[in-house]
Formats: sequence, C-alpha cells, structure tokens
Amino acid sequence: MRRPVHPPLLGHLEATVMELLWTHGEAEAKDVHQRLGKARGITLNTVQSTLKRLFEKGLLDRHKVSHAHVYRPRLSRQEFHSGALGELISELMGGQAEAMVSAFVSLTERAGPQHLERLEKLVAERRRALKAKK
Amino acid sequence: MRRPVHPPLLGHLEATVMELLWTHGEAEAKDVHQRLGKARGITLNTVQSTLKRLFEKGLLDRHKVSHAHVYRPRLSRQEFHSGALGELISELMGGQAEAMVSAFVSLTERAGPQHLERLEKLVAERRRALKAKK
DNA sequence: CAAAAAACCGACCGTCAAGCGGTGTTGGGT
DNA sequence: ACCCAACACCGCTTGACGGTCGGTTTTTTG
Repeated sequence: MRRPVHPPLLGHLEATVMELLWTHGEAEAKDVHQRLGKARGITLNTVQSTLKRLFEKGLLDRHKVSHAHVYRPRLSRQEFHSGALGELISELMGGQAEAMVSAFVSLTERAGPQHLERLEKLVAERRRALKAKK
Repeated sequence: MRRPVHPPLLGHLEATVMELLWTHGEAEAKDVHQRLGKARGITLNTVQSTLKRLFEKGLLDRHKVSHAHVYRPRLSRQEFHSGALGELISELMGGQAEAMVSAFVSLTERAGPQHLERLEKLVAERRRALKAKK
C-alpha cells in the first residue's frame, strides 16, 4: 500500500544512469553498459531494464536507430533537480514556506559564505526583474 | 536491494504521525490512535508498530510512564526538515551548489513574491552577522 | 490475584528497484 | 530473399520497506 511521499525518487542504479545521460547527452543501452555496467559486473539486460523503467516513468525519451533504442533525458539535470526540490519542499512543509526559506539560508551559509553571496545576488536580480515587469 | 537515495524519508502514516507529534509535543500510542487512527479505521496495533519503527529509526524518543510509552520527536520539525533538505541537496547535487541555489530562488519566486522578499531579508541578516563576526 | 492495558513478536500484503534468463523481432550483410 | 547477431521485451526472483494486524506476553492496578 506504499504511497510514496516523494514521487520522483530514484534508485541507486537509476540515479547513476541518469547522471551518465545528463553528462553524455544520449546513449543506447550498450553504451551505458559499457561505461558503468562493466565496472559493476551487471548484465546488459539489467541496464536495459533500468533504462526502460526510467522511460516508463517519463524521465527518458527514446527513439529507434536501427534496432537499438537511443535514450535521452526528458528534463535537464537542472529541471529535474529543481522539480525534486520543489516536491520535497511542498511535501515536507504544508505551507510553512517561512521555515523552509530559513532552513535553506542556514544550509547555504553552512555550505560557505561565497554561496550566501551568490544567493544574495540572485535574489536581488529576480526582484529587479519582477519590479521591472510591474 | 533498495538502497534509498534519501535516507530519512517517511511513509505516509509515518509522516502523519510525526506531524501530529510535532504539533502536540508528545503522546502515547493510544492518543495517536485516538486522533488519527479512528478516522483512518486502523488498529491501535498499527499505530504502535509505526511508532516503534519511528523510534527504531531514531526519529522518536520514548520513556515509560506507567505501562505506556510516551513518544516525543527527537528533532524539531525545523531540524528534521532542514536535515532532509540538506540530504536531498547534497545527494542530488554533487557539489553543484550554484545550480541548487538558483533552483531554490526560482522555487521561492514561484511560491510568491513575498517569499522572495523574506528571503532577501534573511540573507542580508546573515551576511551582516557574518561580517560582524569577522 | 484477576482483568485490563499495552507492548512485543511475527506474519502477510503490496510496491518498488535490481537483476537476469529466455524468447521474440529485426535490420543488415551476403 | 535469407539468415544471424543484436537488441527488445516478457516474466520472474530477490531484498527492502511501509502498512496492517492477530496472537502472545508483560505489566499495572483495582
């Protein structure tokens, strides 16, 4: 009866495969197996299964080239990550945006002051853009 | 072989229970069952199991009062949420803090301009604090 | 001491990712 | 046109986990 709290979470192999595809643009099962299946000692079949599952989840697109499927990420790494982040946030905090923002700032600070600076710049930029549109 | 990508993720019932405990401070199984088990039509046993699993995961503390365990969150809602956020971020982005920050700002903006304002204030505050310490 | 209350144990179910073997399908070379 | 290698697809197993509960034991208390 498991109703996942955070829909788009990936397994270990899945995440690795996505990472590879984000990095290399697109690939077919054979390539993916070559690049990480070998090291893990898993079958080409396993890689194919994983690719297919990712496809069925809508995370990958594919098209046929001769008899092989060529897989490509449906969303960019950025889009996916920000989607996951949004999922988590909305799931976690029922409307408590305040707390979330505060937590994020803390996290950013701990990650390094330069990131805090970067954050400030970005926010300023967005607000300027908003004001201009108004 | 599931190796969760994000360790501290909760199931549906678990999340609901945590939420209740964060709101009410502490409670024993009976109370929890009273408040949400009834509505769901689940047994007191189910609630007890859930509480126990949460305890075993280290998310709850408990102490005995007469024969009942009284459960209480080990971390505040804030601490837990910011921990989960941190987990996700570090898991998702291998060092790509930049992208994360940017994604978060977008999310905040979409959530509403007032949040963007709030974010700006918070960042400014932190930076001031940092500078003062230096 | 007995009844009531609650914890504990163990089981079952559904779901999901990982993993793989076997079989079907097909494109391309001869 | 035909055959074979390459690849897809199907179905299954395993392990983990959350939700759910029945049955048993332990503990409190009247």
